[in-house]
Amino acid sequence: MNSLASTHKKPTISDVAKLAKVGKTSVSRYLNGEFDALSERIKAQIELAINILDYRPNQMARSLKRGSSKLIAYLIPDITNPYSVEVMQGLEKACQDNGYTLLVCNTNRSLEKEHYYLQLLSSYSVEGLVFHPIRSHVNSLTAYPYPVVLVDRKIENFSADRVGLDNIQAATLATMHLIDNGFDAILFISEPIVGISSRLDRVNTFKSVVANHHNVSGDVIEITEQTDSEHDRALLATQIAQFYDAYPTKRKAIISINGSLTLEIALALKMLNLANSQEVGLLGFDDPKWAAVVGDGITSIKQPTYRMGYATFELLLKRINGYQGKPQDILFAGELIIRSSTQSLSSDR
Amino acid sequence: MNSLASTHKKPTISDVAKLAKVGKTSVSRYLNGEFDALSERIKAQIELAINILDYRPNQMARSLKRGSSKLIAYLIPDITNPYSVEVMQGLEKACQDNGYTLLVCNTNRSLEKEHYYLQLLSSYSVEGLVFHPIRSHVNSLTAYPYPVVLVDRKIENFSADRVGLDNIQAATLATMHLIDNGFDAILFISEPIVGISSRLDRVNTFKSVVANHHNVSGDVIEITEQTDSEHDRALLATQIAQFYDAYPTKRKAIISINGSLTLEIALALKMLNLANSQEVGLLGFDDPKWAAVVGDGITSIKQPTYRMGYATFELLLKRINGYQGKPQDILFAGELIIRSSTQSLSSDR
DNA sequence: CTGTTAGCGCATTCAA
DNA sequence: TTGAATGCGCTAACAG
Repeated sequence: MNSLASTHKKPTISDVAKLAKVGKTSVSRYLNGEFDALSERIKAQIELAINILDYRPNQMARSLKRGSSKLIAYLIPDITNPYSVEVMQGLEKACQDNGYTLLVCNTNRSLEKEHYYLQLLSSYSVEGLVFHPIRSHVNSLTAYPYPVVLVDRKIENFSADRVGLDNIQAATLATMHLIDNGFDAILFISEPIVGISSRLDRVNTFKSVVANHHNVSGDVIEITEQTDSEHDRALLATQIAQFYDAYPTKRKAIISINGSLTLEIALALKMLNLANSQEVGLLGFDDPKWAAVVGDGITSIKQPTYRMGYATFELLLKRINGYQGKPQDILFAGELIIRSSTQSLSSDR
Repeated sequence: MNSLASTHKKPTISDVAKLAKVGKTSVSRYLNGEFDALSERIKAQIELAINILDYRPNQMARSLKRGSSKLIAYLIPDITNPYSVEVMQGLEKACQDNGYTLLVCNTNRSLEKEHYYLQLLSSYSVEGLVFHPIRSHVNSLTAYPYPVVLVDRKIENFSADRVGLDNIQAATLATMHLIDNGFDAILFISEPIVGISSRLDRVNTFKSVVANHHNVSGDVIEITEQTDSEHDRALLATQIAQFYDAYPTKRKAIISINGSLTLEIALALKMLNLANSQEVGLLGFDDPKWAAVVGDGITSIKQPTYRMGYATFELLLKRINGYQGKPQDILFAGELIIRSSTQSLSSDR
């Protein structure tokens, strides 16, 4: 019941050459677009033969020969993170536009798996790697045999292009927005910070902005990587409650370091019956689609993730093609999307 | 500044053989785990040499030789869809557990791209394909040179294993839940149905369940694929408003065919100031994480997506290993997660 | 148990 | 312009 019988094995370049009555070399040249070295007659014959046989070159053989594979890999710590998925969309499109195919590898926050994939990828002759590392310390000391573009964060002792958010700008924007809206007790909640440059930048910026405003208190708590467990959820709620109780006379708000965490916080706030900007404001980095609909909308810092993904590929391609300029940081500005979660009913400034 | 110099080119199996003073074949055997055909002495030598050289076999060469690549592909219509991403997680894990690597290809709802990838994949010698087709009519007539497992929906004239939701069970569950909770005007909103078996099953089931309850009216509207445009959003809102006005005396609820659409509907409901189960109930297929936090929580039909992904791979692997049994449908039951969006204040049954 | 040999499908010398 | 020959790194006969 399969669409077609296709008992034939896949045609090879030799089959095409034979049918077209030309040498394999000519076919190879045709495939690689070296038309200036081919007569019209031969070209036409080859074209015909290819169509008849429905021939398509074997990428594996090509890769073996030339070392390149038209494959690039995207290594991400958490496939669940909307940020990663959004970046992936831009990446995927760019790949398609340039004849590349994307290998997606989820390290699932395990350094071991990160290592595993880093090794594995070279054996697939990937031409380049888009690397969203778990943290700055990568435990594979071997040099990568392919260009690497980092996403979101840096790696120690490894200099490579990086595409990411302008965290200083974005964190300033976020913090100032809260302060300007009359919040004077702000809790910044982050997942583990050590070794993750982007998080560090955000937290430090937050601290320094708050330090410039003597009337506002700024707390930072660093929680463990959130799992789906009720336990983590309860713990988070407890910590938020503590913060809430600590500033009875102030207007309180929370900044969340990323999209997944924002969701957890929203959940916790709901459990605590505090899910209302009059009780506790909420602002999150990342702007997943649901941010507009949770509660009456969560104010967020939107990253141009799609463009970032696309740009990442372009940078990588430049490297693949031999560009040797010194590594650059391409930082995108974050955009503040204001929603109800940081509104004051009365402008009580 | 790169971690290591690595001026050497990558070691090959010959290098290992030379260093270990054995034949290439023995090394190959070692690599493939045929230890019973190797003396302890040789085995140790090879092991040593491999470690010294930090050798890793070239997958491309292997693939070329044996035709298999340890690569499988996942072809999805919309990488934005949380369903697909969740399935992908299970898939990715299963791949990892079995030494496979996942190629992710986003057809972005374009039949042309679907065709493009279907062609491309064979040239990468993928060993199997997990295929979430755009719709039942696939415009590539060529037979696939690799096993295929379908996800979510069927394809006409093409018999293959399929993993999906038990749509009849799930749609019955959903509809009955609404009816039992006193809703007697139910609007089922779907994205295009033609050629998409899973949607058809859901809609038909809905219709027949409603038909068995004479006091409840069931409407179905089929909207176009939602883009991110304001226009689509406004149109959707209009249609919902019409439904709302049509049944002034009844208790109204909406069923949404999938997660993305549920979000759009929630947005529309909010625009219309109807985002409250007392005004209009809401129930959606799929249970993305945010479903718990939108409004006071959206009741949904949860699919065991992760397990589905994992199971899909297992099925595929069986086929890859030559299993010839006749194609089967593996249907998973949907689970109803009841939240506020379908609660009645008064039990007005 | 072990090694030699011969390709897998293609791109690249090199000659013609 | 064209094509024959060579080898990319590996595995699978086939001998020993």
